[in-house]
Amino acid sequence: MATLYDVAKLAGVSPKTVSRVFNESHLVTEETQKLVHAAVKKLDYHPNAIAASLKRRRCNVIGFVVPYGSDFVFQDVNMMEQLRGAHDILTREGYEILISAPIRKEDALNEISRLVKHHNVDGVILYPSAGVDEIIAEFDDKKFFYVTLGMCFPGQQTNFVDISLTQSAYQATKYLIDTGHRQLGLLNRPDSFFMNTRNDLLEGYQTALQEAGIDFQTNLVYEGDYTFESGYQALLTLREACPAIDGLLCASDPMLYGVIKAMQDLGLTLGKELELISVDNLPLTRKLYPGLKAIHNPAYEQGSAAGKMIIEVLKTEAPILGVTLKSNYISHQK
Amino acid sequence: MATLYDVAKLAGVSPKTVSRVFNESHLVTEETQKLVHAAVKKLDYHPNAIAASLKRRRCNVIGFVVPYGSDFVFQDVNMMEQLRGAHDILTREGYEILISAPIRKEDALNEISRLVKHHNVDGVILYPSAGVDEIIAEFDDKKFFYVTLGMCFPGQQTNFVDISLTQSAYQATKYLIDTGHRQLGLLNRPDSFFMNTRNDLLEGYQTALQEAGIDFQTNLVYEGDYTFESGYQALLTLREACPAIDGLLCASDPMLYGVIKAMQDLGLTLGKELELISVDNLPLTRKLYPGLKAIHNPAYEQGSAAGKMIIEVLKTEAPILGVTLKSNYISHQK
DNA sequence: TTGAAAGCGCTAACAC
DNA sequence: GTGTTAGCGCTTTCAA
Repeated sequence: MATLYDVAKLAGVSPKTVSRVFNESHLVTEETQKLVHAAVKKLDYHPNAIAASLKRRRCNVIGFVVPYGSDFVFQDVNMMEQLRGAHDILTREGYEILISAPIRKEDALNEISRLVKHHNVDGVILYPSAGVDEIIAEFDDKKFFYVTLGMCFPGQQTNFVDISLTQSAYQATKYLIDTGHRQLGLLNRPDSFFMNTRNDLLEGYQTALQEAGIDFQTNLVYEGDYTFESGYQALLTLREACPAIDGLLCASDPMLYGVIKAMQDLGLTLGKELELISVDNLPLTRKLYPGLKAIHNPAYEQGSAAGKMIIEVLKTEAPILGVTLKSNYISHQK
Repeated sequence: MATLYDVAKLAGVSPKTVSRVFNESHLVTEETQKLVHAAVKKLDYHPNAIAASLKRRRCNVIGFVVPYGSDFVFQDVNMMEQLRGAHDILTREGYEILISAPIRKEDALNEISRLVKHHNVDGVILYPSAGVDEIIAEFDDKKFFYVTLGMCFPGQQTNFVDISLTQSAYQATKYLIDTGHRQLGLLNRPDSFFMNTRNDLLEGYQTALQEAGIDFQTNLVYEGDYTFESGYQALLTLREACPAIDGLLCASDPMLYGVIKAMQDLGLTLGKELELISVDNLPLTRKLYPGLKAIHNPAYEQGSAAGKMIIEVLKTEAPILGVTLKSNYISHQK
């Protein structure tokens, strides 16, 4: 493997000049550059990123860390969308992405610390989960760099990109009410899942109900766990609590599929006995159920915003004010 | 940031001893280890992976490279399963995973070379795609390390993990025939998609037909492109070519969903006018259509086999004989 | 615009 | 079982 020195020797310039050609080429005359490039080509030289990292104290790698165990991560379409958003931005800006999803959820926090402290990454994009607030505290303390995909604790001010569903939930609920539905259920995400205490779906749902003079019933809210199975169970439970249920907001599409399966098994027709609203709007859902109303969860945008934010954090080496994106209520045309 | 030297000084030992405690602790007496660990703790020392990589000439990072553009990659459930399989093995063995999916497909080959040549990774797990064979030739030449997820060219002998569907396709087709179906379609994957020239699905399908004395009809084979849309179109086309079609093998579940949507739109009932077989067996499919027969595509196993193989390749620094896994035909109980 | 020297933090090779 | 020395390949002073 040719090194910088080999190139310098062959080109008849100093090592530093070769380095400049790769990193600050504007400081080198075109002539010298040509000389260097010729030598580079002849020797098939490629700069060693590791050596540069050691000296620069930056390795241009961002960790994408999901503290939920690998079986969960790689099957969650939303997470993949966030990853894709982050990936596209980071790649464009010259960063590599290292993914880390501990096999056992319990190892998650150690994993994150390890990655950062060992300088495998310059910073991390982090999923909210139990215990992440402690990590963050340590990071702030030691000047490690991070951005979280959502607020990790009440009052977090900086370095997060969150999504608020409140307004869309309001619109979606209002739509159901306006189209004559009165027994409206909410298949919510688990309260504890994302550590923020806000419960934005519930908020929008309640506001719309209140506005329409419909009483809020606790037993029309079911807390799912994002899975198909919990969606299936949700409908059974909700129908038991309120047989006349005629509308349902589903906080995730896998749960929505579970609900639809339960409907099939119960002989219910989508849009007839029961109207559903997807709070995910995954491509597959759009294709399988083109008529379905949905709240679009801007996961890709969240990921790319987080990517931009971590780059900015690395640049300024200072915290950055958090951002909350809004989801969109969409009523499909087709 | 404390360094090895700081620890050594505080512990009253040599730097090398500290290094040994982290890398070859069996060569250090317990007493000395305790001394070192105390100093490590006091200084909150963490080894710098970058510095170690520079010296060792190995960075313990494997690239997972998918030359198809990021929009494709992160939405393909099978690919995610392969990634998960690779991830679990590599993480366990102390490797990090760097994912690389060029935003534009055209940049793919350059990306791969860059990663490897710049020493950002020790080796790559690589998706077959047009042009990968050239990369491989260069890698073999320059002693770069790789494993491919499937054969990349006819006659590839080493460093691949492929999956053969032939036998399962035979079994699935035979099942359809045995249960009275006679007009059997094949919704195949694109011939060019994976560069191997084998067409294993077709092979198994044809063998079963032949055995049953059923004539093979070219117009009962449709070449899809893995998408929902091509599945939808496939059924329309196949029904036009052969209105009495009563069985169909679908090479991917997204295509299967498209077929099912088309069936709904045509008023056909699954299992009545038309029996389907999934050649993917994704979790969601199992849940949505529990009765469906399927060929299980062992994507997770393929990924983990590739993970093991690249580790082995790095260890021996030599090519390793390729492996072909078998898919399984399963008839669900439920 | 270019160059010389020092050193990032670690480990391999070799001594003891 | 432990220590010394040199150097991985680059970039950062600082000087010319």
